Amino acid sequence: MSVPKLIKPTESELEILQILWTKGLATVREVHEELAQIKDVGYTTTLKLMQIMNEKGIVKRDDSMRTHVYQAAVNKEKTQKHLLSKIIDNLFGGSPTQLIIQALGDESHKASREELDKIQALLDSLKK
Amino acid sequence: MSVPKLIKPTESELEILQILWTKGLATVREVHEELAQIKDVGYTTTLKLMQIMNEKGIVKRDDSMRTHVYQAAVNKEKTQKHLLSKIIDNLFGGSPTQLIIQALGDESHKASREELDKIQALLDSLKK
DNA sequence: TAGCTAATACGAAAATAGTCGTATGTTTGT
DNA sequence: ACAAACATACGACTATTTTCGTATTAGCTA
Repeated sequence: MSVPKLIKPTESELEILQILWTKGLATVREVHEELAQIKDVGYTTTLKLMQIMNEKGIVKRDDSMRTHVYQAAVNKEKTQKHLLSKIIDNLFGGSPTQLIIQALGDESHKASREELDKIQALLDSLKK
Repeated sequence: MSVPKLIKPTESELEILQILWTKGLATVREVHEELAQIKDVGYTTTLKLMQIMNEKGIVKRDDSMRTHVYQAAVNKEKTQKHLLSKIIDNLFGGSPTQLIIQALGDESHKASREELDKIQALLDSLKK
């Protein structure tokens, strides 16, 4: 059985993945325009990145048209889970609780009441 | 006012920081021996890394002895918070709740009952 | 004190990431 | 039909991170 290959997107790749996860399908141009709003980068840089991601299998593309259409080839939740797991080991010595506590206390990313309720619900179900 | 410098340790540096945060004070040899248990790496590599970290101000060292003694120069919680904040943006589109939900559901890092209670307590205080 | 072990310093290679210029070809509007 | 705009391919340059070999010096021990 082949292990489902552990992808480890770089930071730039993650930025692109975020956009693709939201948009579903997108051209390089579309991705780049989103990206340009948060960072100063040239079009061909975005293009190259997405080509590399394609080679790595992180994204898929339909190149039957002149303007290629890309989509994420890795599952959002799986990728988050996988990277998070690394971070728990790497930054929190293996303790997810420490991570959660820090995240709850993050001043620049406050959770709304509804979100707190969502977490509460999950917590309740885990307690059983 | 000077901004409290945003350090961004690399992965390898983080591994070393973990060890220093636990040990408090340690020589290169000690750090290297811990490190060697989880990865295959040469002594001088560890040494070099720690020298670079010293230059960057991530660690401090006492070199009054022939064998230098190192310690972390960055606060554990601050560093965790800072990096976590980046990850929330980078991987979870700015939503700490999503991160927490994923962390709670992580199969390879299960939280114990006591830990769940700890999270619950924090959650309660945030709800007020 | 001669020689082995242990420690640091340093340079530089190797690996990885990110950046962009230029070439080339396609489409489109006038 | 031709120029401008747009798209991809590709190579190369830069920067950062990781790795380690070699040199040098200090201390210990037989």
